[in-house]
Amino acid sequence: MRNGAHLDRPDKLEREQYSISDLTSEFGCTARALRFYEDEGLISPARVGLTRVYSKRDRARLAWIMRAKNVGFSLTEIREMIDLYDLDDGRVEQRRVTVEKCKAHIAKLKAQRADIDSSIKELTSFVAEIEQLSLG
Amino acid sequence: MRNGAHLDRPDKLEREQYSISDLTSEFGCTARALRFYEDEGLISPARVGLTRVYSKRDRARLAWIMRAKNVGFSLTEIREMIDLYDLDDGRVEQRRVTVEKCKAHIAKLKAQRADIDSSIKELTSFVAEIEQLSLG
DNA sequence: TGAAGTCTTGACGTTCACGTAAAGGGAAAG
DNA sequence: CTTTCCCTTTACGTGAACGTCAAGACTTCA
Repeated sequence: MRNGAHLDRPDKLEREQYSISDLTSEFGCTARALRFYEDEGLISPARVGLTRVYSKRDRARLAWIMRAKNVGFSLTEIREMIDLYDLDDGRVEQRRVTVEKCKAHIAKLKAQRADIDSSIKELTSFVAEIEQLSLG
Repeated sequence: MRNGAHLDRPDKLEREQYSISDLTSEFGCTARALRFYEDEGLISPARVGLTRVYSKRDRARLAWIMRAKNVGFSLTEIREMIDLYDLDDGRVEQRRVTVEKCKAHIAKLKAQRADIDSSIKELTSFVAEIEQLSLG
């Protein structure tokens, strides 16, 4: 049984709908995690009856979430960032705040990247050192 | 009272010893955290009586730990990496394993950096988008 | 019809990385 | 001497991010 339980696939050419297990296998996470993200307000897939049906947008958003997670953001921070993305009321002051928060996030990311770079350097030279020993 | 409770500073030119609060203020962490790291086997400072005395090496190791933490490693992973550093028994097979683990870590770090780069791009273009709106 | 498989909602359990008292010891200043 | 400050250990508490049953619903294949 390759397909989800009771979830139709209208067109097979371009996926528009995904079951929860589609996404768990795609993103290497558990269904529990996805339901948890939903509880936390990170995603809100449609429902057919009780069953969750994820759209393309949901899937894209999930990819975003996973990247942010992998980069070290907490779910709370991620939700804040998503809220920023979803802000659309056009208030100028709101936008200013949004931009500031984003720039702060960017600064944090750049600092992290610097840390990663020095860690890579350190590990690399350590490896080189060991390999030197093995040759001596 | 600028100095730690009962901790002498033999030479003021080049610090050789640090109190726990020296390091907490330097690294922006709590004493609780440092004691916790000690419980977990990440650092083992000397003692004068009961009081912890951190050497230059301890401090350098702590800097390493903090960077690794900031880069997303768990304390367990960090201890493993430290154990690798401390491996000095010269067994060739051991060294091979060490190198492999290090390379795996490096690969993980590089993947993370790639994620960070795309996150930065995404956030940057998002900011640009908003700022465009503000001008329009 | 019934077993197998996927889905659901609770609700309690777990791991990590500390936080937060509680209770005390030893030096140093008033 | 008392107070102040920094240090100590022991031990229980906490928030984040799920894990792990439990119990039930629907569906499809045999």
